[in-house]
Amino acid sequence: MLTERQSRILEFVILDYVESAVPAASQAIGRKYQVGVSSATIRNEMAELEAQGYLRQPHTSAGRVPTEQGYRFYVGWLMQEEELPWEMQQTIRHQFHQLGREQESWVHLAASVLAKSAQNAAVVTKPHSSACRIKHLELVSLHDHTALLVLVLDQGRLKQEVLPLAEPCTQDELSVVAGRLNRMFAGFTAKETAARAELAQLEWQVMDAVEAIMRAVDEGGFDEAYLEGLRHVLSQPEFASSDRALGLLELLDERNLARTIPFRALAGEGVTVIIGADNPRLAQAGEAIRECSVIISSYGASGGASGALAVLGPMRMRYSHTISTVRYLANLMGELLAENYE
Amino acid sequence: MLTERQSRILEFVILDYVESAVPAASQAIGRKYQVGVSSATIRNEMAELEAQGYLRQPHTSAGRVPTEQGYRFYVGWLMQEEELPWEMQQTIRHQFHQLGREQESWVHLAASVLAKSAQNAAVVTKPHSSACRIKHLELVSLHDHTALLVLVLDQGRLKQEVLPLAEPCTQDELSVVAGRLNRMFAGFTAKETAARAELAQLEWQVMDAVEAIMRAVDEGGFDEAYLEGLRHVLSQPEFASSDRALGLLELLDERNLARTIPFRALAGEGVTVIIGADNPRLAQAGEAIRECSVIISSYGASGGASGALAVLGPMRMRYSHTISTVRYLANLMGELLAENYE
DNA sequence: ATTAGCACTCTACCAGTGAGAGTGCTAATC
DNA sequence: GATTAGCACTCTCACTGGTAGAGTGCTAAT
Repeated sequence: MLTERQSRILEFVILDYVESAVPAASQAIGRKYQVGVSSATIRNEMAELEAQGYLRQPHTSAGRVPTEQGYRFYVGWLMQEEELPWEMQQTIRHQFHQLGREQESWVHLAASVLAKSAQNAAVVTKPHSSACRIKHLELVSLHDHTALLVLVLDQGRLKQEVLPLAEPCTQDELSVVAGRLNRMFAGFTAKETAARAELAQLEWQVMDAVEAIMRAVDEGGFDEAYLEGLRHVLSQPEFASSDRALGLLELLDERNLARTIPFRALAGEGVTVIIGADNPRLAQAGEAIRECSVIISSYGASGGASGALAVLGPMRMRYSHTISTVRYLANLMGELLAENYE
Repeated sequence: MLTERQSRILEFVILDYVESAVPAASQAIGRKYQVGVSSATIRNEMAELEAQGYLRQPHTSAGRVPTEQGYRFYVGWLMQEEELPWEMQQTIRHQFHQLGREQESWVHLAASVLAKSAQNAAVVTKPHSSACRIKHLELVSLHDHTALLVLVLDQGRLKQEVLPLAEPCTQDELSVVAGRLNRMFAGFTAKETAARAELAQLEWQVMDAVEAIMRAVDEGGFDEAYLEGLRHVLSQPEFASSDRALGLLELLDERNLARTIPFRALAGEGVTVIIGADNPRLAQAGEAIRECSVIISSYGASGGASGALAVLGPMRMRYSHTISTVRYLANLMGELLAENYE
């Protein structure tokens, strides 16, 4: 129900407020942007936008601030996504290629780049496939009665566990066992390892451990999320008062991360924007999330391994820039995953 | 130069201030603790303690607050270390034993326990040995032209890297190469891998990667630190103003952790207490660290792998409790390391 | 429909004030 | 000589007006 001019003014208010963190005044908008009408007219339109719920006034004689609804309209209809500048793209890509090929370091780099570019908190999860498969397993003798089980899963994930052995074993014996199990179980999912015809006791024990690890990977997955750039969010004026800041910290403390950022709710492709109380986890979460937005995207093959990238910041954020950064990084991570781990 | 009574009063002031975060008044001390003299006498003693630099007044008509020197005297001479209560010890030990045997999860658990018990920020590094040795290596075929190198080091550390191959290789071929290299290089340090008589091109390439990884491990080490419990510190009244809080966040943002907490400066055994500007990194660090103390201890064998545990909080902290918790956890982690990875 | 002009409202900031907390000092007491 | 009661003094904190400035809403003119 917004006229062309109202839409433009709404956009200007948002641009101005995002930049300055100060309620946008009619005069200021008139001066700063080419609206083509006087401040009085802008005032009238603002009053109308307020009546319709897109703007609100912090107090009677203050400028206007966008509401959640206002931001949503902006993101959905007004904003045009800018592409990340070419040089920036190259810089980022270069950083990734310079890095080792450990997934862990990718995840850290992604979080770091994202936090810096978006000037907000970034959360990145490790890649995670719904039903992981055994690529290879290895047994390394530690002493007589203990062995280290090393499990290579598809998508290059690596898990280890120390196994106490009922009987002493040499490295050679362990290698034989590992070889046998590799031939029998390579490519199997956790479920499929249940078919254990004619296994020796030791082999059975190893496969028990393998199955437990794989199940943990299948279920856990998103819990291993990496957070960076908290300080950017906390330096925003929205969190100047320390109780707000504490609320946010509570939300993002390691334990609650996965609960705050709804990784699992991701609907397939593309970037999802969650503005304020939209957040499906709101019921459980504290108040702090109400004033925040989350930009989130999965990365990686939908069939194979996939992870998630997210940016969390105050509702007053540079949506256009942030969304394009998230999109670019998600694509890049997907590419890297595909290149390196098929 | 302190009389018996002055020492006692200093201790009472510290106990009171640590608990209440409010400057300790002479009357309050007299009421709360059994000093045996009137508030006027306490006042006189306090004035003397202030003259000697153990206490200071925030302003003329306020109670007294301990100075750095005061805390140091307390920690060095007055405080008696309490042992962690038996049930607490058992609870912690139980949590560790219930856990898988991944080092990573130990480190996380240790940080979590430490942060909770000390009600401050906890930092724990992964175990790290000065010159790591190859325990075992494995090559897993990913596609024709790429292989995953899995490297098991002593102390159960695990590293991986993707290798692009010049020529296509099957899993069987890779296994042969891995077997040969294992026989040749098991137990070697990074330096010792330099002796590569008669290696095929592929083998040479693998060992290049191995050497690079090991050197990175040898040098890096302490950089992989895990932080938890920031919210406890930031909820202390010392950091109620948001610029202070930001200063602290800056210090502890992933990148600066190792610079803020002087892991490397650890002098062998035991728990080290760094109070305020004592911190050797102070020159580089911001102001925030000036008002903080760090309790730090290494864990693990001094010859073999060792890591570090630290608690960071405002100078006003429960030293006795914190020190005993750090000491207990350091011992426990050492035991676990020894038990599982000899 | 737009806009100039103006009265009105609300905040942010400042100075001033009084209560309360806690000290330092002095003189009396043990 | 050490201790203590008593009191004047100082400083903070919370509250109160009072003012300047920003920004609006409304009305009347264009």
